Amino acid sequence: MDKKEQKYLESYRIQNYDVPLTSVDVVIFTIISDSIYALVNQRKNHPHKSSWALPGGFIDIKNDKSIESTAIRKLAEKTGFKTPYLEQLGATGNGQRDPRGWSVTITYFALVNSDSVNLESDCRWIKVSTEGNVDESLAFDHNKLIEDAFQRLKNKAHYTTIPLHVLPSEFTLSELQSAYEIILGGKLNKSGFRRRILKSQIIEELPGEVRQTKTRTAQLYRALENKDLHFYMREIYAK
Amino acid sequence: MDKKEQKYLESYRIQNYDVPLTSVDVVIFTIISDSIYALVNQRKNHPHKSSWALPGGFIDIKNDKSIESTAIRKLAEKTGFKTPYLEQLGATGNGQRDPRGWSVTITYFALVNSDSVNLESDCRWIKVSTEGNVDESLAFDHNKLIEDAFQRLKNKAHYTTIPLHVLPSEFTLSELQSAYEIILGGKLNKSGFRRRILKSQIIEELPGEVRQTKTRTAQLYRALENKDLHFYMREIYAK
DNA sequence: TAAATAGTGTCTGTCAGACACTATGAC
DNA sequence: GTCATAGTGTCTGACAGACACTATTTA
Repeated sequence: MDKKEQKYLESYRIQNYDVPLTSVDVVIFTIISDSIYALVNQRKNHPHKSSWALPGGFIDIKNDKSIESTAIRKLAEKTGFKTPYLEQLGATGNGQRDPRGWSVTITYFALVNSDSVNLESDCRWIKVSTEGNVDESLAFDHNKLIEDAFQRLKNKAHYTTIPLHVLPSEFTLSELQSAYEIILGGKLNKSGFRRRILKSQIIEELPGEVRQTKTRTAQLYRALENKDLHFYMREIYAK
Repeated sequence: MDKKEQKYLESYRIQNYDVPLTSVDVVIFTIISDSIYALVNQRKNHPHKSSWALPGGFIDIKNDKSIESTAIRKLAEKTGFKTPYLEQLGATGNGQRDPRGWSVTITYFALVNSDSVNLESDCRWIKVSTEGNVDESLAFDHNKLIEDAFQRLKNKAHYTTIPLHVLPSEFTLSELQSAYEIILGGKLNKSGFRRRILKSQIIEELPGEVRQTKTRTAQLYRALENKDLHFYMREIYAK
């Protein structure tokens, strides 16, 4: 690095520029009794104080290593758990979305199993329709962020094993099929579904372990470790 | 809005906070004589002055309506053309990528037809390998950004009509097949390819218009207007 | 026994991949 | 005529979708 660049860097002060606000928001989805839910957090500070909003906030440039660290930190701070599945959705930015000024937010979406969550008192789950809408008006443009995140989830359910991430560690094939059906918003064919999932080699049978359902017993499975999302050559279609 | 919130907003000054740098970069791909190229721009300012980098820069919060406006403006400023295809790739942010400090960049990728571009003098095309690598070291983490953008392009070529966007407005099916093959990095089967493209109804024959090639004439087609990317149920595989 | 859910077998349609073929124009 | 490229016809295999069937457990 030459001397001029050194000098430039020493005299550089971001405070001398008009910059946008930059924040990170996380859309956390789960399934509770056959419906999709997203986690919202009641705001403690202005603006939109006491409104419900997605967990999120500003990047802590002293302590966060990367944007993903910010997302993971926000998740831990506001909900107390580490997420098993986290994916960046993208960035939204304009002069209108935040009353404090031009604002950019980088949105992540996460999938969790609802049983393994201890909800903090300032958080709750809100129901998400099969089109990605929620029944109340959230702070900022967070209704839109949830909708976009849900559309991504739904799209991916057509050709990946992403719905696995809302299940507990042990599950039956019927439970997995139900997770797909809830996300996709329609019924799937049973034998075709099983064929597809088993062929993908992304889950394994737990030998001898079965779950008692209302009628007969069902074989338990678990997700194979070291296997990430599985992508299929062909999409699956609901209904 | 209540009075307290009003007061908070009036006294809010982003300069009182430690915030990251936020910029927008654009990866512009084209095909020139059977290879993929990306556009790079020689930096006029510190840091990395005179190094080659992606076209991009800071958001102008006075004039840019949204992040996408910034991307479109950067494209126009530095390359003089409006892009026909522009898609957001995502955001990258950490404390290392920019010597001025913690920095976030939102990357877009664009596809253009090389014949319709008049290259500005401080820009050039650099060749991109079938794995997304370029033969030289660019400013910041721009080598990585190009690689990620190229992987996205390649993935999408498996199940969409995205390669259409590197062709001129009139083209033959052989030219379209060649664009797919260059992006995918392998040969495709001719009759299968034609069946798939024609069935998708995303292009139309230009009646009576043919192009003279080295040997015989070939039918010309054009992309249908009002049709966006077409997504297939099944992927196409190269080689 | 009936009811309900777990799990299987098999046929069909769609479509990519392979490959052989015909058509046309330059030389 | 040959060569090269444009363009077609047809078989095959993979796999989703439909649907009928069997198996197991509770009440």
